[in-house]
Amino acid sequence: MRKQSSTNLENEMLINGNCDMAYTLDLIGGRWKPSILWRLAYGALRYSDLRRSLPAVSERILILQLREMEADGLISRKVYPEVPPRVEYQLTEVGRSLEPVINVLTAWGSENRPGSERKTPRCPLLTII
Amino acid sequence: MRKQSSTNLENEMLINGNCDMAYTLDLIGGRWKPSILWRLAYGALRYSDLRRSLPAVSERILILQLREMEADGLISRKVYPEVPPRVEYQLTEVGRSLEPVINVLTAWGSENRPGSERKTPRCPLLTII
DNA sequence: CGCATAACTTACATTTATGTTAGTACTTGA
DNA sequence: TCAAGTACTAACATAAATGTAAGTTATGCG
Repeated sequence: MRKQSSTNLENEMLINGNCDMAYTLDLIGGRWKPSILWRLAYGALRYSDLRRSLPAVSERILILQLREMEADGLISRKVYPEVPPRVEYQLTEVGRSLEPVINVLTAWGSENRPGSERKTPRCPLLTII
Repeated sequence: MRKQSSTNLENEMLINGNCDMAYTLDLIGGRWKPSILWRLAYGALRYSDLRRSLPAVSERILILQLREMEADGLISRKVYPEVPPRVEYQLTEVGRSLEPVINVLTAWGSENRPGSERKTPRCPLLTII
């Protein structure tokens, strides 16, 4: 289940419904969403590849994050009626329009994150695949 | 208390310790942090003014968010040894360097948030003070 | 004295996010 | 027949974020 009514929910709706910055943060702020965005930036990936590239995330959580991003219009899910099943995820036009957002967040992190290499800012976990 | 050890914490450290984008999101991603950043962008504010400008946040949560931002180096806390006490919060140099980040997040939200006015993107809750 | 203000803190309670484990349906290949 | 691959779902469990209500310390004011 999800939530129905609470101060917590009311505050979230108040903020996300009025603040552009908070709204954007809400869409990309999940634990694994940056990693997913970085991976899909290079093109479509099927579920099994995405999962293999993220050994630390459990299947349930990965699916949850993908579903949320799909509901928010950032990615699309394409099912191929084959056997074995094939499902490909890719960025939508809206998802691709996040590129400058990702770049600025990454640039700031590169300048300020303790231990950042400061060069070729990226999401190094990517090297896993 | 805080957390000591868990898969959750390990994943958080793994990601924030390696992904510049995730690190940045972690610093500004709290529920009330965008609102606080918007307010302090106009200059220093004392605690009571900050609180009055955010009627929906409880004192405990406001303090928590301020403490985290202070620990992360985004804001500074200046105590004036007066009676009644006076404590002023303001952006640090690092906090001010978030301006382009805020602008890009706001611009994207302005373009994509349902119901966004699309003009003069900002955090309208500001009008409360 | 009693109340008000400032900037909190404490103890407690709830909601939400994240994680674990096992199981599903279908088919191909050994 | 038995394991393996695919893309999940369900039931359960824990961790973290957020919220509520009251209390604290110190002083000035009427």
